[in-house]
Amino acid sequence: MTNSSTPTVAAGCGDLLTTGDMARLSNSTLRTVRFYEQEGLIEPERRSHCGHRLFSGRELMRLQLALDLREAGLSVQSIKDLFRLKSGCACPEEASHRMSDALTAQIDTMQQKIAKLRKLREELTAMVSVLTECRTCEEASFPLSCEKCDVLANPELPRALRVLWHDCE
Amino acid sequence: MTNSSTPTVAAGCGDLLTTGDMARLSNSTLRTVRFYEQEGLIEPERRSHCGHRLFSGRELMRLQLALDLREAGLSVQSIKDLFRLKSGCACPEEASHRMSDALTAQIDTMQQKIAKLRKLREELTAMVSVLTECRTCEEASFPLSCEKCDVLANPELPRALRVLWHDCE
DNA sequence: TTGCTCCTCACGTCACGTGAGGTGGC
DNA sequence: TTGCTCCTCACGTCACGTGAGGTGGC
Repeated sequence: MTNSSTPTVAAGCGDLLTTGDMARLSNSTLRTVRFYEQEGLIEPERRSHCGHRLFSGRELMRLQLALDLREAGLSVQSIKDLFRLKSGCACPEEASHRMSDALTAQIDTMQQKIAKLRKLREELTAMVSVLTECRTCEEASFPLSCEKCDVLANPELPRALRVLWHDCE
Repeated sequence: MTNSSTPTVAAGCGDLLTTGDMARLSNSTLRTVRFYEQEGLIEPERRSHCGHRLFSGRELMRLQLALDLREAGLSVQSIKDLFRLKSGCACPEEASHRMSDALTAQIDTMQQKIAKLRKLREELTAMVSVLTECRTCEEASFPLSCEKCDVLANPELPRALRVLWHDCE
């Protein structure tokens, strides 16, 4: 009943997770788990008698959030800063304000990323739709003849099409 | 009337753009323009008499699309592949099919990226909203007391909050 | 004994960043 | 002469990837 997504709990280690478990459950790699530990983003609760790292479930959550933030574009350093922000504050007011500010800035950055991605996705989608017209093209002097083709004569063509289709060296 | 976003057309170079113009107009850097040229993504039309690269407007479009695709997560190699896809095809049918397939795959990947970003953005937004309740907290033993706080007792709390707020070493 | 998972170096890679030292036109 | 923009090496950086060689439990 054991498959690749089932943590192989080391004998006598309770509910602790090995580096391999952490990698599998976070969909990352052994190297990344070790790198994030080295950077101080996660920390094993202890080592097994033969030197294997053993992590708590809490560290898995930290790893998963760190990976999500990395994918969203944050550097390891700024993730470290976020992870340590609260403990660097003297009182709840300061902590909640600084954390809210940091998060709001990230939310804004992510919003801009989403907008850019959506725009590029729309551009590529528009290009695919124009390309369907090229499927029945019988122009013998392809690809050089595209320059003169009336399908591509529209001045409103998406930029991606102009670059990836119009131009031919 | 010349400002940093106005291309400084080199004397006697017609409408050609310098490396600096390319960097400014694409919001990138001199290094990136040179790197993309070295990788074959763009090519100067010629060099000026003193060795300066001179690019056409078409190369600026290529650079801008390449940068947008990089931001969307494509490697320089796969952007090269996209840029060369058409000229590697024998007929319009093959080219349009292969290009559509490649673009559709990228659109799909981008869609997944957008979904992940939206999800993380929602999580951070939810965390900010819970944090407003912490602004009036008067708990003297902060941050250790958070573990027992009823604001954080809700088992449905966003993961980011559990990691960035609950935990304190 | 074999296979599996883990370990520690340590060098490689990708996409640039960042000087160092030099050139050419206003 | 000074300031600006460009040039070519060439080493640095960030976030890992990828072996090399070794250990320990079924």
